[in-house]
Amino acid sequence: MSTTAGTPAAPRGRVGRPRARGPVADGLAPRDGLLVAAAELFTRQGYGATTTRAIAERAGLRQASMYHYFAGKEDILAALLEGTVRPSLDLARALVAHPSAEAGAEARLWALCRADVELLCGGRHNLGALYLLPEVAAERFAAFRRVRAELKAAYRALLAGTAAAAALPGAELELRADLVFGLIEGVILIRRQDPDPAAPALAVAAADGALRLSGAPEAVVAAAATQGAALLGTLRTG
Amino acid sequence: MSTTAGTPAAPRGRVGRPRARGPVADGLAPRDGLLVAAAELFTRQGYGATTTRAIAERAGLRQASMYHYFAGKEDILAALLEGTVRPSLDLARALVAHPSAEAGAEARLWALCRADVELLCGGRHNLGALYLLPEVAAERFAAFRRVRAELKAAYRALLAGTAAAAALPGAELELRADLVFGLIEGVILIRRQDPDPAAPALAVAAADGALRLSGAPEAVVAAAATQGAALLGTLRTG
DNA sequence: ATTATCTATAGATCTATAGATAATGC
DNA sequence: ATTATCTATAGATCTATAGATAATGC
Repeated sequence: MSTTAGTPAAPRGRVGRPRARGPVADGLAPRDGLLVAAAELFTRQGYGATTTRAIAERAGLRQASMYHYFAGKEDILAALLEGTVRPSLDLARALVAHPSAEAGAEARLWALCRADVELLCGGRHNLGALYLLPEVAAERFAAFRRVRAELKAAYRALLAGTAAAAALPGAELELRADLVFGLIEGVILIRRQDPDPAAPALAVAAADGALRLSGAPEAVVAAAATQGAALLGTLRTG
Repeated sequence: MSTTAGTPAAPRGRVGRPRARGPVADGLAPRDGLLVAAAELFTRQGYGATTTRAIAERAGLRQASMYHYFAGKEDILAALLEGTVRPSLDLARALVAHPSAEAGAEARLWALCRADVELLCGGRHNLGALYLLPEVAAERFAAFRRVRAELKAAYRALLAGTAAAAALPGAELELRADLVFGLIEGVILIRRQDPDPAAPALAVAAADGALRLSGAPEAVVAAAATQGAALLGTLRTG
């Protein structure tokens, strides 16, 4: 890339004292390596059971070096949570505000469900499972929980626009929105126990399921799936 | 389960050195008090973040006294897990084996879902949330996970007997069973964030939802709800 | 000079054991 | 004598800071 004149075979050097364990293969920036390591450990062993030493060591660093990048364990979890909920919320907002007469609420709800499951379960480390850690209830993560509540509101808004739910009384609608949101979170748990089902297939099945759960008859589910998939395509390219 | 028989106006004396903090009001046996305290703390703060001191103190004991009843924190979690999954599994077996021509697979699936949600969310402390702790993946709790897998198999068996699922290919059936099971687990999470929805109403809504998710049309959902509720009544009295 | 890392460690836990103590039971 | 609890504490952590060190950059 930056082939300045002079020594063409630059000694491949990195600033700073070399690592005791040698450089890491995966080529991640140190900060990203710490995030990946922490995500893996938090979701598999739990937050409290994961030590700063375990995180750092897995990222190829010594324990104390972690503090060059994060002020502590809590900051790592906060960064992970923030980074994972943001894309979901952006998409949800785009779908709720979408000025499309051609895509009904059913298709948009389908699209949100599928995209959300893909984002949450798609990565190597099932990042969505972070949302389910009990520790996230702590005061420190209130900001994240607020963003997450906004996401849930988007689910509710889309659901309210569907033909099957339009006739429901308010309390019943709320309950059904809880169930749909709960299904998506439940899917994250499926993936935790058994990483077997490929994420894309699971995402489509979950989106179909969300529509059924919302009360849509089979014909509507099929139509929403077709339109929803198309909608996702246009949103991603546009 | 302390015996309440014997002399009704006994001198109110208890064997053993008195507690430093005085006797507890809630009348639970010490072991049960520890279990209740641990359940509350594990589900709210997480397992790793909960110290033996916090558990004991909340139960009205000093930290070291906990070891009179449990060999350690892990044993407490094991006891809680075992105690909560057992009733669900007993009911599931009864429903799968039920020799009833009058109650179809749909009604039995509905009954299982409703009873499961009631058991998991019904108590004061949302015990079901214990299942979702990442720490449960540890080797120590393999026995519990096996029992839980059996419960999931019961869900799958009932689902396979429904009219909507009977025509599905095997992989598709498996995926749908995952979703139904995931919905029930997701409901536990709903309750964690917001203990607002009354457990009975939530249980009925979740059971209805599970039927919709399984592909049943509205008329079948309604029939299954009626028959399923009746079935639960007979199983509980008989 | 700047940077990324290291080593070493103080201070704060937390767990689990040892042994004392204050009740009742016989 | 038995029981349930207590106090005290050793040993094993774990977190976060201080200060040294080994690279590159200029």
